[in-house]
Amino acid sequence: MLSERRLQVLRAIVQDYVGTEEPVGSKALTERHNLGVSPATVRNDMAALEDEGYIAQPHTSAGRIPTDKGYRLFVDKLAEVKPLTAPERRAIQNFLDGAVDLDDVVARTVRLLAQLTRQVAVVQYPSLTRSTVRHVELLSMAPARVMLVLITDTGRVEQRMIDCPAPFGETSLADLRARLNSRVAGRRFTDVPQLVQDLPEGFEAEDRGTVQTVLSTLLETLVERTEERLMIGGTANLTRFGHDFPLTIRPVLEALEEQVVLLKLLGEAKDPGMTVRIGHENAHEGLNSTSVVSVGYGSGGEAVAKLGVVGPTRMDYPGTMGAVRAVARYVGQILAES
Amino acid sequence: MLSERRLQVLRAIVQDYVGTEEPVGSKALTERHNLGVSPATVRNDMAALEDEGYIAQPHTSAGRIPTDKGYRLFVDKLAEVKPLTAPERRAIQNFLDGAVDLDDVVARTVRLLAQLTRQVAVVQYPSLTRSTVRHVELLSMAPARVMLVLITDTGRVEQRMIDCPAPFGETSLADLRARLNSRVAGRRFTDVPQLVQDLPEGFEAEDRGTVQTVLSTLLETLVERTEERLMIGGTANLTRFGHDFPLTIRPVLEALEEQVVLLKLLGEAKDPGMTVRIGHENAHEGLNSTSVVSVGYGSGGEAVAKLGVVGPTRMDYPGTMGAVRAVARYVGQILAES
DNA sequence: GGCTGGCACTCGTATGCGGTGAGTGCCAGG
DNA sequence: CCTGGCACTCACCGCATACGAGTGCCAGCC
Repeated sequence: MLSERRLQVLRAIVQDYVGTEEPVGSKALTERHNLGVSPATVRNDMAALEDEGYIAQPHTSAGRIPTDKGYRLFVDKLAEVKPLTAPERRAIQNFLDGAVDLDDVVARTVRLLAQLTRQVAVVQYPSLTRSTVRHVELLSMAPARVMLVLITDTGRVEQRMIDCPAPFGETSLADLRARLNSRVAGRRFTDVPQLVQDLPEGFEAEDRGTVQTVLSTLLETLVERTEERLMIGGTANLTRFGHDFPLTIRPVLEALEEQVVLLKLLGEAKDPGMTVRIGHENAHEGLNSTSVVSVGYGSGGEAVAKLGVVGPTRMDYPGTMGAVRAVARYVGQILAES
Repeated sequence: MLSERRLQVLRAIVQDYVGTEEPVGSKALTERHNLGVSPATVRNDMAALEDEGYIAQPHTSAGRIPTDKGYRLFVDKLAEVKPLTAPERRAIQNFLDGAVDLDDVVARTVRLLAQLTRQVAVVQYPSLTRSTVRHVELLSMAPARVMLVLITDTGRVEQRMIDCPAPFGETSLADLRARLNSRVAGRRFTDVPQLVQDLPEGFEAEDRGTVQTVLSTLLETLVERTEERLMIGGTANLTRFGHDFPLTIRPVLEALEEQVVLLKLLGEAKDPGMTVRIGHENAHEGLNSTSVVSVGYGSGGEAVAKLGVVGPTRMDYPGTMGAVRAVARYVGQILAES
């Protein structure tokens, strides 16, 4: 077990390194933080911290930098989430209040997060699986062609074109629309399959094929589109990484382009609260030198999607976590209102 | 006027420089292209080309690289758009055919373009202004709350929530829906304002306010959403720029984040065919060392939106132009089918 | 007049070499 | 257990040198 002072030394190292981006030495530490001991003592502490794997030296005669393990300890034990200032909170609220629809909410959230944290922001669209159906609309586009429009309680809209096996009259369509909505409106997506199972039985034989087609398309849409969309922004902030980094930035950009990777990344974070994944804790190789701070957000009590930021492991964890948490909270409010 | 051989020298310089990313000297030129003359002669030609501003030397004792003006001449006079190979065409078709809806079409197009050109791809969503209305749907969400859903001929869907001044019955809603659609379905967006102008007159006095509100929201949607969306991809390709300049990449990333900038960029290209903007021809400062190749695409004869790629001025113009043109053509086909 | 070979010149890059200093580990003493 | 002192390491900086690709120019040739 590390003594209290050694933990303080670790905290100081993390803070200084995050600030200066340069390895921090024992002398500088004692000067900038009043630890009440001499550099020599700090050196001993540092040697101990290095033995335990919390810090490392890039070169023999350089200062120390925190390792992933060091950041982990810092985040778990030493850091307190830094709440935003009042003006910041107001700015967030004002900015998000201006959104006109779901796309806009997500887009604004991304910009906001990227600006607040000066890092790459990732915002997942509210998931379909956990949403409820607000309305299903069927539109006749041609005699044997129907457009299915699905509207969720979070304001998301999905549409799908359907080729019917047989022509389908306007009255039948209206009938189907009415019956469908009376069954599924307000229900959770996961319940829909059960609810519509016996629907074709109420129709004429000639229409039954089409009804079946429409239903299966609806179910497909519910399931397939579970594959969730997301939006990212602030990639320009990657250039702040370090002066060395054309090599570091590339795999990160590549990873960010793969929505699948990002979705998995957000999905892995099971913690109901905020999750911080540091460096090699991220499964994806390209993100081994980055940390991901993510948190769920949602209109009600339950989280419907996640958002977060991706930045260098050497990031301002307290500030970032504060910003992420605050933004998630406000986005939840906005969604609840609409 | 430049002699034929000098033009050939310029062409050779562009080709070599694009290939090697290094300034090209007179000796190397004569070795790799059989110009039929000696290095000394080429040197004279190069001096002339430099006087005219087509090429420049980064340092006194280095080879030459093309200037923006040089690339311009190359693109206008010396390059032929390189058609794609048959397998490439098949791959495009197959990949795009798999798309399930408009979002998917755009997403796949971006990926495709980025992969084919190994550069940053930008695809604009089919514009609202030039589209026609396929259907307007009105859904009652609450007694005095209506959702407006607008579907375009390109499959794009826009929705908008409306708070009505007074409760609005289902029958009135159905009535409005029917009258609205009979007037605007199949018409161009630009014509809609005229077409609905006198619509409120046919309604009861108590409903007229609501009808008016719905109509003005519709018109707003038509106008405001003219502000068009777009999707970008392949930003990781920016890292191929050169090993030298992480400084160049930053402003480009920043510019790419600003949708407004990109939209203006695509919008400026008035040429009905393909447009190439080279280096400083781009108004935006951050893109002064990049070239933009863009072209319109559309389902019918008319272009409904644009797509293109952004890359270093030192790009493979014939190949890029070929890829952009081919992709635009196929996307147009896909849109026409759906 | 235009092309060619030769030649001197420029200048950016690579290489080698001390000097400097931040930072360390260790040790003896308080 | 902390502290001051001390020798040691090694990345970084500046500088001086060598190298060589590439140029411009000129005299000669077709």
